[in-house]
Amino acid sequence: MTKMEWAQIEEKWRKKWNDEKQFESNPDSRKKFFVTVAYPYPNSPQHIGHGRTYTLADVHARFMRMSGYNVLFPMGFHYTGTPILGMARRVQENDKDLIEAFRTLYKVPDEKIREFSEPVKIADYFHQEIKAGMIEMGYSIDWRREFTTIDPFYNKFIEWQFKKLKENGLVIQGTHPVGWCPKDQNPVSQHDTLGDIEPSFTEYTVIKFKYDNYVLPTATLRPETIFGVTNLWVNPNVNYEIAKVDNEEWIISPECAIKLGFLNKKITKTGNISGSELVGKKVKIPERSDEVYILPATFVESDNGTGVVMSVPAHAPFDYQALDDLKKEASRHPNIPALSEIKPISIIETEGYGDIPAREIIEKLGIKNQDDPKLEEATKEIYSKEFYGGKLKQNTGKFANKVVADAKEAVKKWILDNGNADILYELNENPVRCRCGAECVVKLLDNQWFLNYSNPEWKEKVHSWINEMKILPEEIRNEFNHVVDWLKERACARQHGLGTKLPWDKNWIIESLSDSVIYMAYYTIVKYVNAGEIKPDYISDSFFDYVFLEKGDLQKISSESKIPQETLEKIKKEFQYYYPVNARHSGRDLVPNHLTFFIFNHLAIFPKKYWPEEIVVNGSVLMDGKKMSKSMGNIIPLRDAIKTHGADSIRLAILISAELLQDADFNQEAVRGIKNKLENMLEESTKYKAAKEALLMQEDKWIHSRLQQLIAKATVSIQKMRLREALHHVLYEFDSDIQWYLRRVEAKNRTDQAGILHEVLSARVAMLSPFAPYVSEEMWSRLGNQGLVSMSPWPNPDETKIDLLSVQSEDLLKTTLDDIKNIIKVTKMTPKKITIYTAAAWKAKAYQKILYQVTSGNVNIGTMIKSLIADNETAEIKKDPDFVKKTVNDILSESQESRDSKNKVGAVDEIKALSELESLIKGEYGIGLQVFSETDQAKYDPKNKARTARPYKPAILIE
RNA sequence: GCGGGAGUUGCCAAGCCUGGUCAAAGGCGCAGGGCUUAGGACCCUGUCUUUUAGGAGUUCGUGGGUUCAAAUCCCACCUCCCGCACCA
Repeated sequence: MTKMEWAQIEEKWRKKWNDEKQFESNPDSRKKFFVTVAYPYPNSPQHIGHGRTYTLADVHARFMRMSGYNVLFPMGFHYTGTPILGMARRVQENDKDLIEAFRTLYKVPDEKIREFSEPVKIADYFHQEIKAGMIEMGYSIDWRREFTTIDPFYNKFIEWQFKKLKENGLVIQGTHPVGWCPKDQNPVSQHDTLGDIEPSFTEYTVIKFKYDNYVLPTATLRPETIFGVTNLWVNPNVNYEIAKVDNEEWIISPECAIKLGFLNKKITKTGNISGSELVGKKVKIPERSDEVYILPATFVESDNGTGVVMSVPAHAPFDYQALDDLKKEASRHPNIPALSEIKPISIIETEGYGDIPAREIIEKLGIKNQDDPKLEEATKEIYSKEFYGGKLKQNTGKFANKVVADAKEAVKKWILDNGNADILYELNENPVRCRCGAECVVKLLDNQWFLNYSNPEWKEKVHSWINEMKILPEEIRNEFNHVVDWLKERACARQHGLGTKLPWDKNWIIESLSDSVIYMAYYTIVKYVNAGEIKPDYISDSFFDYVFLEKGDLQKISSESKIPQETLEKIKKEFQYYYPVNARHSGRDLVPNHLTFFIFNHLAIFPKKYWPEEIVVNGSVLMDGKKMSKSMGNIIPLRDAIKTHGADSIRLAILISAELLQDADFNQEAVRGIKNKLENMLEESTKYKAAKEALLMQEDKWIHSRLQQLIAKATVSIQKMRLREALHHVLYEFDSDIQWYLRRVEAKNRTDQAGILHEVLSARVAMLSPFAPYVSEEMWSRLGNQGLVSMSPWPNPDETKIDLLSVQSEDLLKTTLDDIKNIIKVTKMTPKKITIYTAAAWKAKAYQKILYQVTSGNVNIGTMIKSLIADNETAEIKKDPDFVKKTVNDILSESQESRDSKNKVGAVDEIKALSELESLIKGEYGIGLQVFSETDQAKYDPKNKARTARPYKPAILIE
C-alpha cells in the first residue's frame, strides 16, 4: 500500500468522525468517563515522544467509549511559563542558533519567525502545529473545549483558585534562595545557562568565630563538628576584606563579600587584612569557653565559602593533613609557640573507625600532603560514614549520644538561635554562566509567595488519598508517597513570564506549575465561553463558587454574571456530571511535581466527591534505543512521522514496544513490521463478508472458543492499561489461531467458512480499533459492517461459546502433528505412510483418575497404583505400572487451566478427533493416515507400537 | 544518600504480577532452499548441546532457600540505568 492510500484512509475517516461530531461529549443519561492528559507547552512542535502519553490516553478514551461510557477527552494549551519568553528574547537579539533551529529543525516559515519576537506568537504558532498533529494522530478529542492558559476567563479561574488557597491558609510568604543572573536580574534555570548546567546549590552553616571585635566566619556542612575545632585556617596569600556586615565587622574573602550581597546582607567594606597577618592570632570559639589559633593552609580557597575554614582534624582529612604539614615545618612559624600541642579532638564515634578517622583514611589512601587530590575522596567517605553511622561522644554536651544525622540539624539550630551562626548558599558547580555570559550567584528572594506543601494536615490528607486512589502502574504509588513526604514550600509566583497575576499582589505572575493543577474542572465549563454564553468580563469569584462549590445565591450571581439562571444551572450540572477526573494520564517526569500538586490542590479546593480517581503514568520514548535530544539530532517531529508512516503505525509502534513504565523504543524496523501486519489484515478484511454460518464443525467451535478467550484476555489487559499485552493478544497471538484455522479449513477444502471468519475478524477489528482507529474503520467497513467501529460496542466475552471439547481436540491434533514432524526431522526419513494408535479405554479411565488425584494434590505414585489396581476398570495397570509415572508427569507438566479443562471435558474420543488429521497429513506430506485404537484386534501394527499409546499422547508409526 | 527500574539463549526483546502449555514468543543477524537477469524485496526451513522415533542434558546476573515442579516466589550479593525541585 502506498503512502497515498494510507493518507486517503486517514483523511476519509477523520472527516467522517468530524462530520458526525463523534467525539463531542455532552451530559446525558449514560455513565460518564472523564479522561485527561497534561496539556502541552507550545514552545516547539511535538515529537514522537510526546505522542506516547496522548496515544495512551486516546486508547483509554476510545476503549471506554466502546464500553458504553459517555467519554470526555478534552485538550488545552499551556502558555504559562518562561522558556517562551527566553526564546522571544533570543529572537529579538537575532540569535542565529535558535533561528536556524526554527527554520531547519521545526520548519517554521520565515515570515512566522519574524513574528516570534513576541512570545505569544511563538505559543500561538506551535499551539496550532501541535493541535494539527493531534488531529492527524486521530485523537478522539472534544475540541469545543479547547483553551489556552492566558485566556481572560482562565485568568479569572486561576485567580479564584489562588484566593481559595489563600483563604485556606495554604499560600504563605517568605524568603527563598534561587540561582540568579546578576546581569539579567532574573532567576536562572538549567536552560538559561551556558552548557545547560543546573544551577544547584548547597546550604552551608556559617559559624562566627570572634577575634577582637571582628568576626571570622567559617562556612561548613558539618556544624556539629564545632566541638572538635582545634584551630582556624586562612590562606596566607589571600588579601581578606574587612567589611561591615549588617552590624558586625567580618573578615572574609572578597568573593565571599560579593556572595553575601546577594543574600540580602548590607555590606560595607572598611579595610583589608592579609591572611598572613591573621596567622598566629587567637579566636574565641562560639559556644565554647576556649580560644584557638589561626593557622595558615594552602588548601583554603578564597572563592569557596568565606575563605576562612574551621579545622576539625580528628574528622576532616584536609584539616588533619594541613595540621600535619604545618607541624613538619614548625620551625618556620615561630609566632605559633604551641603548634606541637595542638591535638585532634575526637567527638564522633563510628563503627569501624578509631578515635581519629581522618588519620586512618589518610594512611589508607597514602595521602602525602594537603594538595593531594585524593583528599576529596577521603572527605567524602568519612562524611558519609559518620553522617549515617556516627554518634556524638560525651564531650559534646547536650548533644552527646545523638546520631550525627540528627545532631547536625540540632547543633545548627542551636548556634543560629544564639546568634553565632548564619546561612550561606554556594553553587555546587562553579562557575555557572548565564546565557548572557555573566557568572551566576545564589540570591535570596524576599517576599516570595509559596504554596505551603509543608503543611502537615494537608500532607496527611494527600497521603491517605494516594492510598485510596487507583494508580497505574502500582509501583508509582510509593513514589508519590515519597514525594509528598519530601515536598516543602514551593515558590508559586515569579516576576516574569506569561500567565495570571497574583490577585492580591499584581507584581507577581503565578508560576506555571501552580496554575495547572485543577484546570481539568475548567474543561467541563469552557465550552460555554467558547460558545459565547459566558462573558469573562462579568465573571467574578462568585461564579466559580457557585459552579464548583454550590455556594451563593443563584439569582444574584445570574444578574452579576449576565448569565441566565437556566444556563448557570446547566453549567453547574455539567461540572457535576463530569467531575471528578476519572483518569489522568501523564509522563513519568511529572510524578514529583505536577501530578503530586494536582492531588494536593484538588484536595484543598474541592469536596471529596470531586477528588481525582485514577492516575496513569507512562515512561518515555527512545529513538533506536537512544534518548531523543536536540543535540543528537534524533528528534522526529510527530507530523513528519505521520506523513511517512501513517498515524496508526506510529500509534502501534509506540504502544507495542513497551509496557507503561518502561521506555518505549521507536525504530524503523518495528514500524515497518507493523505496517506490513496492518496491510495484511486489511487485505484479509476484504475477503470475508457476513454470511449465515453453516453447521459448526470442530474447528469452527474451536476458533469461536479461542475468540472468546481472546476477548476476555484483551479486555482485562486494557482495563489494567497493559496495552502492549492487549495488542500482543489481538495482533499476534490470535493471528496464529487464525492461521491454524485457515490451515484446517483449507485442508478440508471447505467453502462455507466466510461467515465464521467474518464474525471472528469483526470482533478482532473492534478490539484493534482503539489502538489503530483509522485502519480499523476501513477494515470494519470492508468487512461489510455498518456504522463506525469506534462507536460500536466492545465485544463481550461469552463463556457459553467456549467449547472445551473442541479446544482439547484441536490441541491433540496440534501436539500429534508436532510429534510426527519431530520424528520425521530426527529420523530424516521420507514418510510413506503414517499410522496412529489411541490409548485403550482402561487407560483413559486411569488417566481420569490420576488427573483427579493430581488435581486434589496427591502425587504419590505408589498409592495411586494401588488404588488403580484395586479398581476393576483399571486393574490392567498391573501390566504397565510405568504408565502411571509417565501420565503423572504428563499431567504435572501442564498448566492448571488445561488440567481443569481436561477434568471438565472428561475422556475425549481420540479416534474421532484424530481422524481430522487425515486431511492435514495429506496436505502436508501427501500421504495417507490410519487411526486405530490400541485395542482394535484388526489393527495394523507391525512394530508393536500401539501399546505405548497414552491418552493425549497417541502412539505413532511412520514408515 | 534517598526513591524507582533493569540484568533472559549471537544482538534487540517478550515471559516474572497469577510457578507447570518454557529450550523459553516476536524481530534482527546468520545458514540452507525458493523466487528473481545478478542484487534488493519477498516466501519457506533451520539457528543451546546431543540424538536415525516423538527423547535426554545444560541454560534465564551470582549464591542460597521454598516446592512434586522455579526464568517466574523468598533471602543475600554483584552490576547497570533514571529522578531528586521552583523547571516545563
